[in-house]
Amino acid sequence: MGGEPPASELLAARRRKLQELRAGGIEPFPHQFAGVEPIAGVRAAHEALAPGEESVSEHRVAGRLVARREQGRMAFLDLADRTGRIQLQARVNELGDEGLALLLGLDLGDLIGIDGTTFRSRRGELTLRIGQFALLAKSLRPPPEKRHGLQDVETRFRHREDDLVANEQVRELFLGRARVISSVRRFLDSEGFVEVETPVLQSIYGGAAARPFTTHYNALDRTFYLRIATELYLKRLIVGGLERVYELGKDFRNEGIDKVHNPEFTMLEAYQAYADYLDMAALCEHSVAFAASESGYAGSIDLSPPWRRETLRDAIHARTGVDILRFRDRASLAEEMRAHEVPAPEGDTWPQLVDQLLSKYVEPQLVKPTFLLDYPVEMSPFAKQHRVQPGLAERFEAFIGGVEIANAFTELNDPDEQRRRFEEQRALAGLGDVEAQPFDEAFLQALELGMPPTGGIGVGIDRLVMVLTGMRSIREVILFPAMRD
RNA sequence: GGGCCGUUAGCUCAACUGGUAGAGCAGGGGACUCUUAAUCCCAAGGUUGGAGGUUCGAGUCCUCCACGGCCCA
Repeated sequence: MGGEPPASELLAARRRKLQELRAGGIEPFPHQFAGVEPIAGVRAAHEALAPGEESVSEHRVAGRLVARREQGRMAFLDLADRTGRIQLQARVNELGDEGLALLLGLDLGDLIGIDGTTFRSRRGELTLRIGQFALLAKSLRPPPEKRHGLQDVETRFRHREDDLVANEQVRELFLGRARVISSVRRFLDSEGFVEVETPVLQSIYGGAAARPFTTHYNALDRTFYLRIATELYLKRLIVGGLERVYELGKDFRNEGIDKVHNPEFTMLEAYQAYADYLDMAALCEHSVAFAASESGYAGSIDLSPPWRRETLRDAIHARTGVDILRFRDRASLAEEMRAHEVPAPEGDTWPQLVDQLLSKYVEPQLVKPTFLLDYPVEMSPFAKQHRVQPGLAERFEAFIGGVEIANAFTELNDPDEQRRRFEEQRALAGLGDVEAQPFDEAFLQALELGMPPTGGIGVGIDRLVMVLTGMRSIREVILFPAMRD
């Protein structure tokens, strides 16, 4: 046990103070401090107080000591909690020589509790005059620089606690993320959806085109997978009669890290019986608009419904001149792409070429919220065929700010057709497609029991938070993003 | 995977073509009872990411490695 030896005089000074406090009979890590009021509440209660005016109202606050301006036998300090900052005034009049010395001997970063009386300083700053104070926890490491905060990106992500302490806007961002998630839940709950939980550890994975993480289940001596989607289990619950379900949780995809990908990420999937993909589009735009208003969205992109709707075919044709529906095989599409000076990699399959057209020439331009409708059925193994357009599936993806945030379809509920799709996937896997869908017999049996017509949607919550907070990297909106060790 | 950039005090950053590593903030000592980037005085703080190499001499040049960022595939 025992900590590492102090590595610097800064750490040594804090350790020394810790010992001095204990020697003086002060417990540096007490158990509790009851009756604390949020700083924002204290501020709100005294908005009307005029500069120089004293109040008689007493408040108990607690938080981290973040600044100190000593002025002889009086000092101003700043205290920060989750809701904000407030200035404290320490005077020998209230605290006595000993109390003042003890208070000023505390370090920036120490957690303290304060009982005090509010007044507004002559310069207009709401201030709590300290009547009594208590050390609530000693800080043994120095905080970052007060003006610039913590800037180093690597440290910010690896030690997010430092980031949260030092950078108020980061704290705000993650409080905003929490509001987004709770408002999405509230929206779905109010629409009659039931929140459910399905397995993360699975003996076969499925529901998305992605490679899984594998793990070993010792008791069964078998390879298991971390889920890449919740799709198949949630549809089994629709078969089971739950009618409207959603799950909001982590998916895991064994892929690289970039501005819009983290190997574990937060996904919302929702399924609604008797609905189709257009119903899910309405659900999508209304839930996002609700989350935006509930989370204090202040961005420049207008998110209010209805969002723009465009077919995938038209979107690609308008931007590249390539009509994907006129060239339904790999060779002819590649030739047509090259005729329009669009690169068509040799190894790519037909769906991969379409995806190339979409992600490179269309997606970045979809800044205003847009639904791209009606994807080729080859790209959508769980979506139902389009009711009028042969070869297409009733599927959309939603884009905001050039980023894909949602994917939805009218769910395929014909078990025999689903079996054929799985067989196609098995053939693709045989050709070396590492993202092809594993054959899921249990899921097929569920469909055979009978699934109502159903609309389903997946929303990438991290990306939605990016859009709502204006962050350009997914790592900025994930508390502890994946890092190399 | 490729290219470029970065890694210097606890934090934020300096250091011209190679010549014994500096500042601000924080920390230590002192002064100051309305400051808020408080102010003033004093002293201190470094294995320059790691390992090699070139050189009389490397934070600086070369090689490799690690981690991060940006761009590309």
